[in-house]
Amino acid sequence: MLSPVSQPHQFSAVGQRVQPGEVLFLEGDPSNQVYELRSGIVRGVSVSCEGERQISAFFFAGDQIGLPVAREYRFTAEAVTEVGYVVHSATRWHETFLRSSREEGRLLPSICAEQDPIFRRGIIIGRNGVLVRICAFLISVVDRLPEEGGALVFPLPQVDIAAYLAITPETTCRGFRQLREMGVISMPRRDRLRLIDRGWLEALASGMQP
Amino acid sequence: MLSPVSQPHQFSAVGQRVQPGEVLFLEGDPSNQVYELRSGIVRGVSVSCEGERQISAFFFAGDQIGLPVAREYRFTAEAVTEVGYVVHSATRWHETFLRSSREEGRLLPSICAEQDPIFRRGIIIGRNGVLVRICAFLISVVDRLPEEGGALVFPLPQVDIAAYLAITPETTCRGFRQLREMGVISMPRRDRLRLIDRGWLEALASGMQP
DNA sequence: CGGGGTCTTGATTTCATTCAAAAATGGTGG
DNA sequence: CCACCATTTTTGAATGAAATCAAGACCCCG
Repeated sequence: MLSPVSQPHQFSAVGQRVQPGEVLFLEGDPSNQVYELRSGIVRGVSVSCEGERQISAFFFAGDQIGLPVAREYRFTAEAVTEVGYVVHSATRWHETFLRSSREEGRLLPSICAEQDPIFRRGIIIGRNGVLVRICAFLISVVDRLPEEGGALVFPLPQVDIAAYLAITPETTCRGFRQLREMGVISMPRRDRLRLIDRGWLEALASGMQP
Repeated sequence: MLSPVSQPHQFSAVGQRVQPGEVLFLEGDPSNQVYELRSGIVRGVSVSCEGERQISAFFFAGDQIGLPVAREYRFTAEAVTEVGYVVHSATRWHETFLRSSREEGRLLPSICAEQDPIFRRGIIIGRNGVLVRICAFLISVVDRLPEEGGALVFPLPQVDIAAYLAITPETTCRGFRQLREMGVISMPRRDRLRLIDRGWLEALASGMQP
């Protein structure tokens, strides 16, 4: 809260840093800046009318979020880990977008990139079965996690995973335990993940019975 | 089946018509046509690996679907009712998009329009409670349904509503019955819907206990 | 007047939530 | 290095809500 990043005035394309839990932008704010993530993980949070907190998507290094597809941001972006990013003014981003879009003859994949994880979540949580959801979620994120010492860096708290999968933290925990006991994954540390049998994980994500 | 001249007046683009259940485009096909709906209702269907069928969104007259945000369509579009539509080539649509996008200084709302119902579904089915989901779903569609004889035309089969809300058809049926018995809605016919107490419906969608 | 599809209903089972509490983890300052 | 704290994760037992299973009713259509 004392960090200098809360200053309202920022320069275009200047690197910024935020600590875990801090907000990049708020749902409903005018979308006049695009955030390009350099490092860390960001969660897209939507609060339903009754105040229930849902996570629409996780975003990783390389992703651009806050694209001006609507007048306002459609979700709140919060740092899960420490996050490095650069901001672009929406108008400047828009010019660049138009130029490359004209050359390619189709819309930039960047739009797709922000919408895709949201779309995918809808499919994942539409499937019944906790284990199926967790496995599908893992499959969708493991390729974006950096490796360190033979294991993936997996700094997502289970409460966030639960909010993403529309289940409770307790159920999330039990699901991970089951995967560990089956020998599909292992977690050398709280924030480390190792895929022991990726094929099995994918099979479980496809609905195979344990 | 019908005479080909039954609808003589079309726009410059070629008008088309499909019967209930027919496919406009398939998930995975190259997205080189944009479909602009003139009448009827279309469902966006995603089939998970095991063959489970999910409906990502319903689309209505005026919606444009199949936008070239990605190289391929991300869902299958099927007619729920009889549907009238016009097709635009993706390249031509793209030119028009670029022109108006440059004038407006931001991306066209049309992109938002296709993504929004998908985004909204993710929020709806992320909330627990069947009645909450059904009410939130009804609130999100009633404004797009035409009226006829004092009631809304509501031709969505319950099996489709169930596939959209990620619940079973039986549960869907029970939910509607409960709303009828509470006096929130009435259904004079199978495909007609009347909102008796919209405020109550919205309250239920917001999590109020029945 | 069938007949196939959609809808409806009840009984049972399954699974995730809830509630409650303990254990592990990470950070802090002495 | 250790004690202490707050936070996160873990575990168990009881509860509850929706899925499942199995019929039956209804409705449009030919």
